[in-house]
Amino acid sequence: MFNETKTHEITVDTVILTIKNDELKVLLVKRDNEPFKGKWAIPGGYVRMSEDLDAAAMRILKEKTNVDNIYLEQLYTFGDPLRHPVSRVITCAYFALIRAEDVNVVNADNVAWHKVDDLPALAFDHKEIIQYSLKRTRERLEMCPVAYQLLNEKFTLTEMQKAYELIMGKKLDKRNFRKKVIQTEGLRELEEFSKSTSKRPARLYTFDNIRLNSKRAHFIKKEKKC
Amino acid sequence: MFNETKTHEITVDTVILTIKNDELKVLLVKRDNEPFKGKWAIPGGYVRMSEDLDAAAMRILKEKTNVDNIYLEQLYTFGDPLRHPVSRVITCAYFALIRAEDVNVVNADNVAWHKVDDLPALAFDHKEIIQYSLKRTRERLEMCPVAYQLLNEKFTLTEMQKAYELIMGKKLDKRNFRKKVIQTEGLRELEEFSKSTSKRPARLYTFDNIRLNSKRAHFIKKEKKC
DNA sequence: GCAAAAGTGTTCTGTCTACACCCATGT
DNA sequence: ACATGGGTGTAGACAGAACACTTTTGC
Repeated sequence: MFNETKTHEITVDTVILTIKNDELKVLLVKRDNEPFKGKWAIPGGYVRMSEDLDAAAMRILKEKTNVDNIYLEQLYTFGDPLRHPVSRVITCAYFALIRAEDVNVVNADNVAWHKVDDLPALAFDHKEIIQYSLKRTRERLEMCPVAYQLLNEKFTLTEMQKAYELIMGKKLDKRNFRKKVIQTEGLRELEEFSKSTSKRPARLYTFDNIRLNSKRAHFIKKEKKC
Repeated sequence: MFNETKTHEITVDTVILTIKNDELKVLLVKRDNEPFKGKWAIPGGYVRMSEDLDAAAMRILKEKTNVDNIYLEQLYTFGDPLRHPVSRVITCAYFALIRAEDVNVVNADNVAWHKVDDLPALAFDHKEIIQYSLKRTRERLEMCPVAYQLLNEKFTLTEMQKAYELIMGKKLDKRNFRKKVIQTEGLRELEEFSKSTSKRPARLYTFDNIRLNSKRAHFIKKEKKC
């Protein structure tokens, strides 16, 4: 029995979501090792011996995408003994929303954004993990204005609404959306306007002070507004 | 690096909550091994090599309490490298609500119910795990009528309200509670009444058909009423 | 008949939904 | 002047919160 416990392996895998070209996308890497060599997978790796799970998720995210200091949250731990075809690997899944521009990924052959509603065949149970991350992201979105993770520092309400609509997968009413969102704590109206690319310029907004970090994210109070 | 991954150990620990003597209690076991020998801890154990995490949680729960077929849900995975003073042990925490009478525990010296608001010194990070399980239980309670896990098959609305009050840690309005709860899907009014122990008999209710199980609990739809 | 818990409605308030038109700018 | 997206308010439905008295039983 003691021997049994020695042979588990534990990884973290992170679902990285962004909005690009008005589509909700997930960052995938092409595996260059067996099993599932050549298949797409969400970025992940082994947890080091003296490394917190959150830290491992951060490190791997940084390694693969060069992104730091973002909303990163533990999602679920997947431990089906058959999820890995060769050995026993338990994975602790995380998820994150990021700005596509902050990612230092050239669309290399082995790292690319994929539309979440048009995924290729994925390694392991990664499709399930992505599906679940979408569900959780939607739940978060209903409670907190986490979408600012996806937006530039200054953004218009229409941009924000588009982000919400893509994540929720449905159209929202413009007036109701604005009414709700403007009473969000931390949202600040600026005296600046979008450089009107062609139409009427839109007012810009920003978020003050909000820097959620994933450490002990579960102790963040659940309030009406986060 | 490969060597590093080989030395993780993974356990599951389960927070088992019940109501006993009008108090919210958690089941603790006294450790008879180092580390923390003699300290109280939530029941847990090593995940076997070919065992799903949910199955491991179920098995250990069954071993320690002889309880089966209950609302068991994955809580969070705790991976602080310092949470175990000797080796690296990552634990996947689960939680459950059960009826105290279903538990086959004589109040032996090494297994006992403890009030959640008056806990002894606990091994590892188990205090933190219990605190978090309470938070999640409250969140669940706001969405679903999970408290029936704590109640007998037939119960009065006052009993149910007491369970809610103990978990939420505050008094609830009787009329509002009843108004809300009677429109819960699955709750059925019986033509039976409590054998009036001294006062006016109360109508009994029961829950139809609801048997949540923990497998894929995260795919249960989040509806207004579960 | 009285002590003790069971049972029952209404009002108010805030939030969510549905819905349509004018405004500011670039071309 | 017109095309395009920016910006605004109101009415109805619904849910949650506050609040007090009558009923049924055992003793």
